[in-house]
Amino acid sequence: MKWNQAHIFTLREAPADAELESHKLLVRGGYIRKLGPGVFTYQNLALRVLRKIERILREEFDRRGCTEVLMPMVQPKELWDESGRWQEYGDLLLKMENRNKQWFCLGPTHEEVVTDLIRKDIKSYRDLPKNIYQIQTKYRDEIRPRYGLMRGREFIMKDAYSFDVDRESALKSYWLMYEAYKVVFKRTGLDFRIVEADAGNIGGSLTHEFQVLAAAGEDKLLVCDNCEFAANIEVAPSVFEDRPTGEPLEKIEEFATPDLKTIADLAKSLKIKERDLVKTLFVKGVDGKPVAVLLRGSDELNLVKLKNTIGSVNPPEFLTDEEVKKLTSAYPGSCGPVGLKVPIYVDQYLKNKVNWIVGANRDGFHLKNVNQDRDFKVTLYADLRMTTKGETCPKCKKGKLKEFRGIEVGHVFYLGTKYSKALNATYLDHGGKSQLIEMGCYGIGVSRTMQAAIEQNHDENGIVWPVEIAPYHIHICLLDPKDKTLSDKTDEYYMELQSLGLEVLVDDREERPGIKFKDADLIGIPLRIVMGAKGFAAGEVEIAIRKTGEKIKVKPDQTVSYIAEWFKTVGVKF
RNA sequence: CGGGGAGUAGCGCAGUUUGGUAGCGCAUCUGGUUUGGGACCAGAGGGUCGCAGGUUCAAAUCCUGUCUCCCCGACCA
Repeated sequence: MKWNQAHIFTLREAPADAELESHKLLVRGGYIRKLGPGVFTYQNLALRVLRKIERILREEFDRRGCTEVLMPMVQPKELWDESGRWQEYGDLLLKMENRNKQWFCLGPTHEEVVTDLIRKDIKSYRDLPKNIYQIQTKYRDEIRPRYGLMRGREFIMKDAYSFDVDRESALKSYWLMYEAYKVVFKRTGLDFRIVEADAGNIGGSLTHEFQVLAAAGEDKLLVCDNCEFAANIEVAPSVFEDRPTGEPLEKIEEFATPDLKTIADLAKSLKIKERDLVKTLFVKGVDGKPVAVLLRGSDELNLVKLKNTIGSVNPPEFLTDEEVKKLTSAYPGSCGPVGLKVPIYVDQYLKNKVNWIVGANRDGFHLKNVNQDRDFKVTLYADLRMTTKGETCPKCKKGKLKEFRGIEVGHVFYLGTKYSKALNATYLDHGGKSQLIEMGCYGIGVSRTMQAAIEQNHDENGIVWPVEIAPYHIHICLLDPKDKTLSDKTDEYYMELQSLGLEVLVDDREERPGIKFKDADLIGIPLRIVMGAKGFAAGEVEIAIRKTGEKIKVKPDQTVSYIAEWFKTVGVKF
């Protein structure tokens, strides 16, 4: 492509609303333009990158026996009522009504549609297993889109769905996809980790996230420095330190703690450690009924663990200060478990602790020597705290946990029969008996992967594309388009390289060299050929490698062969 | 949804406190000098100051309403 024919407009300054470097570079490099919050146009350069990623996906999925389809974006309410997710999915589901008062939603994911498809076609165990995938634009009405393509409302996703006769076969499908994902992300040139994760409102029991490591990532990951354990902090278990104190139970006593509202204040005033205090939190449980949660003063509540413990679909909300006052007759800071008439969930770390200090449910007062079972009833002990870096690995019990930040680019779920049951998707087994189909679902954020790649591969001058997903292979800076010899030679390279199957962008603008070099660095194409009159007269052409900054001078008649060889060496097929 | 901030030329911003009819840098256009890492000189074009209403001789500026966007939180693949 010649620059003058293309639609590429770079910006010197970053847009005011961009925070992440990857977002700034996408806009500055002319890759994307924003239409509204979380909604973007992918300009040609971005589209080419997306197509590269999609090509890798298609290759890896097709070769593993997956079938590509394209399902509708507009989906009828009735189907979502069947799965219960018309309500359950919440405001993320964009709903709309047509002139006949029929309701639809824009597809945020396709479990319902694909299960409907399958239940109509699959009749026998002979028709299974199947794996169906698509690459499509999804819409989720995010409350607050941010970070460019990282959390958009509209985004491109590759979603795959597996259908099997039983659990064993379904798990085989699951691990096949798991391996496929590994290969895909390796091929895109990204540094990633596979972590244990929460299934969210998709449902299912076995699930892994593929996280691209980046300081700007929205997710926190804990990774063992000794074994292969890696988990999203949302689900990372805490190692239960069972330390019976052996101390006798003391008599409960109330004492005044005026103006001591936080655990930190209280610990300071009483001259004890925060971890030796007990804090009481209140959330809305299933059906919105209040639930009390007790943790060590130093610990943070993990809402995902709590969600899974109490069995709600979405992470619970905290009670407001006023709701807490109404429930306990004290504001947060002076609340405790004694006398409460709501379920009390207690973190396992408190199991053997005696003589607790807790709020007295009277503003400005606390109780000491409070003991579980004697002074209040525990509904359930569970792992409810946020595990933190530096703690012992829950798997090998030897290593220490390190913290990373990650961008979730892929997620695999084993679903079981959640959707086949809800939508009645069955097959006839050998004995002619009707059985529920076992399912799995697998997603890759394609547009997010593109931005994650930039977040991980850029320098102060711009993007540095991994070769497999770069929009073009070669960027030719034709320094003086009016020089006939030079432009003829450029055309020659352009044709030759393209006939080899390499993709070439020629900057044939009437611009100063400095501008062309800056733009080339910004756009980030792996190899740059500099066509300058001086060098050419001296019998040399400069080839620059974007990633290393290395510059190689070759003879004009060796340019094409050198480049072809270079791409072969780095493993690019063309 | 709670808290904070912002809407002035294509982009980035100043001007608003103290009302007097809009400015800077980049970009764009013309001419010239330049030409291997975001050139220089001279000139030009471009804005109903988010929208609606009000106060006033006079509103980007003050008042009321409204819309939109951004950030933090909550929430969330």
